[in-house]
Amino acid sequence: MATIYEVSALAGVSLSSVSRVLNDHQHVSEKTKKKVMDAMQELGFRPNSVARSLASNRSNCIGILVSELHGPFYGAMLSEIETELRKAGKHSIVTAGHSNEQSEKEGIEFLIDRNCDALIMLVDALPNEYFVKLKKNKTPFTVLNRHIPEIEDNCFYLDNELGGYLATKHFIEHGHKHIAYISGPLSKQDATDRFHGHQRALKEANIPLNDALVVEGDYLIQSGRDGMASLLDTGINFTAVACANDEMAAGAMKTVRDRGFTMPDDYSIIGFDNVFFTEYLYPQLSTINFPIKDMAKMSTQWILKHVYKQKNIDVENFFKPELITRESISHI
Amino acid sequence: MATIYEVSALAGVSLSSVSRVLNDHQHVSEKTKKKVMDAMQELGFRPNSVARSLASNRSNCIGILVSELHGPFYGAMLSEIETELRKAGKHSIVTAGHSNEQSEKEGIEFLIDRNCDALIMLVDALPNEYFVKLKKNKTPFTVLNRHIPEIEDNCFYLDNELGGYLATKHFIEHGHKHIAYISGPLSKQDATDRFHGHQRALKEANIPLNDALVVEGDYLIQSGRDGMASLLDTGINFTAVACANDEMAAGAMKTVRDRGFTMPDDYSIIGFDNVFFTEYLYPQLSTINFPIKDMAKMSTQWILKHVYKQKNIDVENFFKPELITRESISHI
DNA sequence: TTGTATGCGTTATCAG
DNA sequence: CTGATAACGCATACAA
Repeated sequence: MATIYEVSALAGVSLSSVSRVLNDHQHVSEKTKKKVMDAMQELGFRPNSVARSLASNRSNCIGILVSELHGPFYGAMLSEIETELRKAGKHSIVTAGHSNEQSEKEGIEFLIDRNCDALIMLVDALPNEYFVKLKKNKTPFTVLNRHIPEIEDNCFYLDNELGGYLATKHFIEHGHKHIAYISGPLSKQDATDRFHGHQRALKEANIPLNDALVVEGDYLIQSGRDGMASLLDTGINFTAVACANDEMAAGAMKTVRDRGFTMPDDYSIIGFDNVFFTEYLYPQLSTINFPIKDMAKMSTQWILKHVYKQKNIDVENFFKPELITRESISHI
Repeated sequence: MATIYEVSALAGVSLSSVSRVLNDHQHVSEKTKKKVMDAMQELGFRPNSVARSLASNRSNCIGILVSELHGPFYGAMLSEIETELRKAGKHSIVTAGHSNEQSEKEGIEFLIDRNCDALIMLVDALPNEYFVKLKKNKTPFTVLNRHIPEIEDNCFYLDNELGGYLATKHFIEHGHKHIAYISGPLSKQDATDRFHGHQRALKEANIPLNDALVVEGDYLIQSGRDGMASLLDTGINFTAVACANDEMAAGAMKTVRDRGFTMPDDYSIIGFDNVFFTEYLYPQLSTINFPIKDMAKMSTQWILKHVYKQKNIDVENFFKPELITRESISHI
């Protein structure tokens, strides 16, 4: 591995000059620039990024923390961020938080220790205050899918309440009056927001909320299956079920079919997130679009703007969900 | 940010002593150890991983290169690797190759430049020779889903041919004689291997291969839809279609249904990979299990063993696919 | 067991 | 525009 020493020797210039062309500073004569470039070429010189990082305190790496590395939702997000970052010549170092406070904390500290220039996080367990404090540190960051009032500008979030509202309102517009709800884990803000939206739509239509028709899931498919099963077992009449995410909707569809019912005739179903597999389902799942890609992209733009001082970047923190109508909902 | 200088000052010992406890070397008296620990505690000392990396030439980071960060297959792999690595106190820095030679190469070089202790790669475009050469470098690596004879020990691969064989053999055992095939991109080794397996099963049953009943896809869902459509449009009679992966199978199922046919009565379908959403489909998709998690885990074990010298680790390079029977195949 | 001195490969600060 | 020289924070032979 050639170093800048050898380059400088071969080029017959000083270390500093080599360093200058490496970081294409202005104020370097074309002549020495060429000499240096040639020498680098000849030696197959590759700058040592670790040494660079130590000396300059910049790594050109962005740390990314997500709950899990698998799953359609996180996958789309990761992919989008990596693509955007790479376009800008930056790189991603990613780690998983597993929705566990300790683990999330370790992940964040690791990324910071790693000298990341900035962080992009999607975090479940850590409380808001953690981030408020974190902002006092020197590493800039953004937070996805979470609204933390004190540091609003760093947050990129969806109007989950509106999403929940749109979903059941759609049912109501199709004549449904008896609407069940399979919620996400109510310890999470997005789950409660979505549920509140559901309630608002109901209220607006003067339909009382029937507690027996709401079950709490955990966003995973099995809880959708179980939730639907217990809903059916109540014996209470209902014609539609709104699910707080697509995974649980897929699970619910499964038990509907297992019980010998058809969709959307016997039961109408709607999901939330609009992950890729909603189109693979049968019937294709109507759902609420979560523009995670746009949000992921925007959060990297924020970093390009604030950390790397790129110009002409407008950032938007607040996103709106949209109804996606497909085949899983019937008129009544 | 406190440094070991300040720690050593406060503890009243030398730099080296601090360094020693940091790397828990033997030969450090309990007394000085305690002094140092206390000092670290008091100063909230956090070792600078970049400086460490520069001085020791070790980063405790493993570079991971996959084709895409999204998608069920890569997601499962990434997740497994990250989990295993983290258990061992190592960290992942991941990047995407986008199945493009230039991009893959850049990714690999980036990871190496980043001083990764080792690499785990799933690469499509780069030729075998690249890896043979790469082995001459100092950064150890493993390659997933690829058999490169010259460097077999670094490879973790599936018997794709057997998988393809099992799939159509299963059809044949169910009485199917007219079997279509939607292959992956035949420029990729795994796709041709799977296709060869298909041919072997046919041959073994004395069923001639009908070229008109094989179409080439690209492993994405749309090509499954299109492939099935063109298969149907041939007007040739067939009762089963083997797909080279689950995505394409999902696509094929879509057009079967769009054309008003039912599964598995009119058409039987089998996939390949056994990604998570195969169970969400209707009918649930029979498929070939690709033990990607086991393989991902094994490849990190290899690294733990060879790079970090952990003991008692047995590695296995060669994996067998298995038939997963669900609901998408009928008797005839 | 502990301390000293030097190196790791760059960047950055100043002079010139 | 160019060149010394001092950081950057830690690891590590070597000596004590």
